[in-house]
Amino acid sequence: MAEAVLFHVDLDAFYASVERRDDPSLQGKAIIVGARPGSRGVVSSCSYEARRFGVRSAMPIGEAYRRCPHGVFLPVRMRRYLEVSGQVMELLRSYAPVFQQLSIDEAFMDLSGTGRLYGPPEQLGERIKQQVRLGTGLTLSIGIAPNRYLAKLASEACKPDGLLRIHGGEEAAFLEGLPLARLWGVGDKTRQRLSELGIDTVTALRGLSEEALCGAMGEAGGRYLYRAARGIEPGAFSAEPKSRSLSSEMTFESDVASAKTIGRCLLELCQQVMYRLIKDDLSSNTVFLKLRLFDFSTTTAQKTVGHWLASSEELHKLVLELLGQRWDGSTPVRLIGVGAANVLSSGHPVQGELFEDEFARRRKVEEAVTRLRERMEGVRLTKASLIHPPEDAP
DNA sequence: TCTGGGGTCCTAGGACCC
DNA sequence: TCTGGGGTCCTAGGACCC
Repeated sequence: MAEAVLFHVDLDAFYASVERRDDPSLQGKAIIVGARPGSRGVVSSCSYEARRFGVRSAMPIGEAYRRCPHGVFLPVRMRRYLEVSGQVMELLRSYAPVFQQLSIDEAFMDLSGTGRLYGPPEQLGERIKQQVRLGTGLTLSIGIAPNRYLAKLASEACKPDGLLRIHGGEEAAFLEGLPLARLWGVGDKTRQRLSELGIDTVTALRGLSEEALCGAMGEAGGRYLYRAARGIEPGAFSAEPKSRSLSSEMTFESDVASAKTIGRCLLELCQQVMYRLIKDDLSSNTVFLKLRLFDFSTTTAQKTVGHWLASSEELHKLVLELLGQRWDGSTPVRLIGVGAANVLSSGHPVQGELFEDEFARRRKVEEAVTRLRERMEGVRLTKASLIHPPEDAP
């Protein structure tokens, strides 16, 4: 059987590259997309010019400013990035019978058996890169390998604007040279834990039996690492998630201890969550609250009810109950979040407490609000309690 | 340095049922 | 009387990724 051919395609410094393409005067500059300097927030994306000064994604924005004060700091324009991403993904999809988008800026393409149609994979890769460059002005990196996991590592290794193919049989040689942290799925904690076991390289990791790894890292973790170290697809990219969840959260500019302010912001988050459920025709019977306190300690609480959640008021009521269980009313709060878990597409029968027409009635009201919001884009449509100025406002 | 926002998956304990 | 084995669901926390 012919070797499987998987592409992992990854747009380089995506948000920053879109900004540069939309404003050519940014060419050659250190672009840093993310939170406003001086605020609580992080870098979402930065150009390679900025990386030379040590700026990285997820770095606190203040730290990025210290390292690169002459950088161009820009806010995130998610709508624009989604638009450009859509153009690129559409092009990629047209080549691949089996296509899996992983995130806004990366995707897998299964091109096994397309040699006769497209020629050698490396040639096809170059053609795709050129087409994307001409069509959108963006560069991307492509990893080609016999499975998705290796393809992902390959694109990572050849960034930016690269192309790298790993053939079957070359797995060991490729992995040999990689630092442990480059393995997808190995983060800080796992690296530390392995280091305590005397494991600091992929080669050393390969010296451990599957049993030993499972004993040290747990059943699933051990099996994962055993395979990852050998370039065997460890099952890292499931095609369909087991369950879905959806959430909205916000970090306060400075910590808040006012129950009134927190309650009002929670209502707004509940509205956002309910809006998204309805817009995508989804149902959920589980609500969760997330709290991060002044000291960055984080706690969550959740509750499952016997019916589908039908309105943002109901969501808000449940969330306030959870808040009562988790917050003493005076500890300063840094972040609050609200979410729905056990999310399914609607059309499932309504169960339990609420009569069907009562559920339908409430849902109709929410749907009307949703439609209004969509029509009046940019207009703030919100509950009266959110419009009044907060009593504790300056 | 002082840590966003949106997700998925795993673990472990307890409740409950057969 | 003192104890099984499994399965499923729920909950809280944590690791990891983009």
